[in-house]
Order: sequence, then structure tokens, then C-alpha cells
Amino acid sequence: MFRGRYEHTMTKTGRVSIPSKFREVLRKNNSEETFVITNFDCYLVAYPMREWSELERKLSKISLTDSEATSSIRYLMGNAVDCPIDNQGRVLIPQSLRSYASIETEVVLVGMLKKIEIWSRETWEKENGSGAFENFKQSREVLAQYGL
Amino acid sequence: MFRGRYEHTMTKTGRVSIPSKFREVLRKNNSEETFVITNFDCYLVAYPMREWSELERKLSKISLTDSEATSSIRYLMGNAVDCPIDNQGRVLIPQSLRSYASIETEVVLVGMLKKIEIWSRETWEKENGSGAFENFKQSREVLAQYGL
DNA sequence: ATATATATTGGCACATAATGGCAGAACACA
DNA sequence: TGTGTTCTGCCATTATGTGCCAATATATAT
Repeated sequence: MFRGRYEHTMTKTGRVSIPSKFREVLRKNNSEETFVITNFDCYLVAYPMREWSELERKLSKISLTDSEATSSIRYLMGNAVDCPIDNQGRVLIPQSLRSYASIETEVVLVGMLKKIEIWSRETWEKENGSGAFENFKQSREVLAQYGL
Repeated sequence: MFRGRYEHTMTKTGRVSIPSKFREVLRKNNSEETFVITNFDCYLVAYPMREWSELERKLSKISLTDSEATSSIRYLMGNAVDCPIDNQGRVLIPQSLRSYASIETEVVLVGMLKKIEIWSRETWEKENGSGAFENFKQSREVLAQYGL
């Protein structure tokens, strides 16, 4: 499982180092060294290839006449990009996803169990900066429902 | 599986570059460097030769007496053209299919698992531009459904 | 404390991708 | 056979992606 938060900087060419702890998780799961990155709200989400492929395998069984499902698939797949990790442990985040998440240089990577979130630092501060603890306290009760 | 969305421009002669990620998928599947392209709704779909053959195999099982199915088959097969990929990684989209999908110069190519969709940019914007948020919500549900 | 390994990042050079243009080949049609 | 039109291969250009080396910082081991 991915956990922890890391602040990295992106190169001018759009490459971001994947924290070594995250790469270690991939290795331990015998997962391919590739993420599938997609957009979500105001940030990006990166799934290990293995998890994503599993989803695709299921989606590919859906009939091509189911137009509602097709349009979901179109959205989901159209925004997903596979980003292999290079020898220096970096991924190239495509321009389109960068601008979607307003990522310029400073990036926050957050381990979220089976996936990773990638935020621009600015957006991160705005959404999770000051009020984070307050939010946590308020929404903590939700956790009780899950036996925590 | 094909994934991602690419905006390319068509030459005056009707040639469109296939995104290199898509060609890579063909190579990895030891698939022939040829697509079968046909019309569908207001856009085009392109199948790797092997997938297309699979589709034909299924269609060939349909009884001749099922006239409704037969006319669907006629529609699909009648417009199908095989488009080999040239040395620059491009396909020539025949005039008839271009005009069918109102493709002039700006083209959107979408990876859709086992096939590719080819849209004119205008049509794409109209069909998938404004409704994006709906699709987003739907696709989120899909992800949740699969525990992602 | 010192040496050694690993992680992150910057920079550079080269490879590849996308696309525009052109010339000859193939084709259809009179 | 001649005359357009479309097709096709190839080259050139530009932008972007990719691999690699090196510098620095941090962690780990001796």
C-alpha cells in the first residue's frame, strides 16, 4: 500500500521523480514499473499498471451497444495515460494532464493505499493546507462506520 | 489496450498520424500494422485487424433469416475499409469515411480498450465537451465499483 | 567520524513523433 | 491513349520525449 506525502519538483520537461518508497511498493508487488495516470477533480491519480489493467479487462466485456457505458469508458480511457518509470525513477507527465492539474514545478505526491495522488503544491495548500485538521476532526466520525 | 486521447491534424490528402502509443500497442500484441476503419454514430472506429476478424467471426454466426441483424451487419461491413499504417505511422482515411464523420483537418483519436475512435474535433467538442462533468461523475462511479 | 550507498534533480545530446510538402505511381474515365 | 485525380513513398522540419551523466543532498554502514 502506498502511504506518505512527498514534495518534489518537476523538471522543465515535465518529469517527476516517484518517491523511492512508492517504487519499493511496486517492486514488492511484482508490479510493472508503470503507472496509469488520469485526471480527477483538481488533481491527478496514478494507478499501478496491474490495478488498471484489471479494470480494463472488466470494461472490455461491456457490449458496444451499451451507449451509456461506452461514454463512461470514453471518458475514463480517454484521460488515462500510461507513464513508465525511467532509470532515474521518474515519470513524464504529459502536458495535457499537467495543465489539467495546474502543475508547474512544485508537486505533492500522496500515497493513498492502492493509488497515488499527484497535486500541484498550490492546489494542495488550498485544499488541504490550513483547514485540514478541522476537516479531519469533523469527518472523523465517518471512520467509525468502518470500524475505526 | 488502447488508452489516452490525442489531437492530431489531417493532411490535405487525408492522412492522419496514429499516435505512437497506439502503434506500440499493436507491436506489443504482434498485431499487423493495419486498422479496419468503419463508421459508427457520428464518428469512426478503427479495429486492429485481429480484433476485426474476431468481430467478423461473431457476426458470421448470425442467421441469414434475422433480417434486422443482417442490415446492421451490412452497415458495418459495407463501410469497413482496411487502412495500412505507412512508414511515417499514418493511415489514409478514405474520403467517404471522412465526410461521414465530418472530418476536415482537426481530429481527435481516443483509445477505447480494444479499438480506437476517430472524431472530428468539432463533433468531439459538441458531444463530449459540455457533458464532461456528467461523464466524470459516471466514470467515478465505475472506478468505485471496481474498488479503485 | 568517515566512507559508501541511495535519492532527487538538473542539464545535455540524441532519438522519435508529428506533420507539411513534393514528385512519381497508380488509377479512373473519357 | 491522354488527362486529370487520388494515392503513396520519401524527405525535411519542428517539437517533444528519452537516455544518460553528473551534482547534490540525504541516508546508511563501517
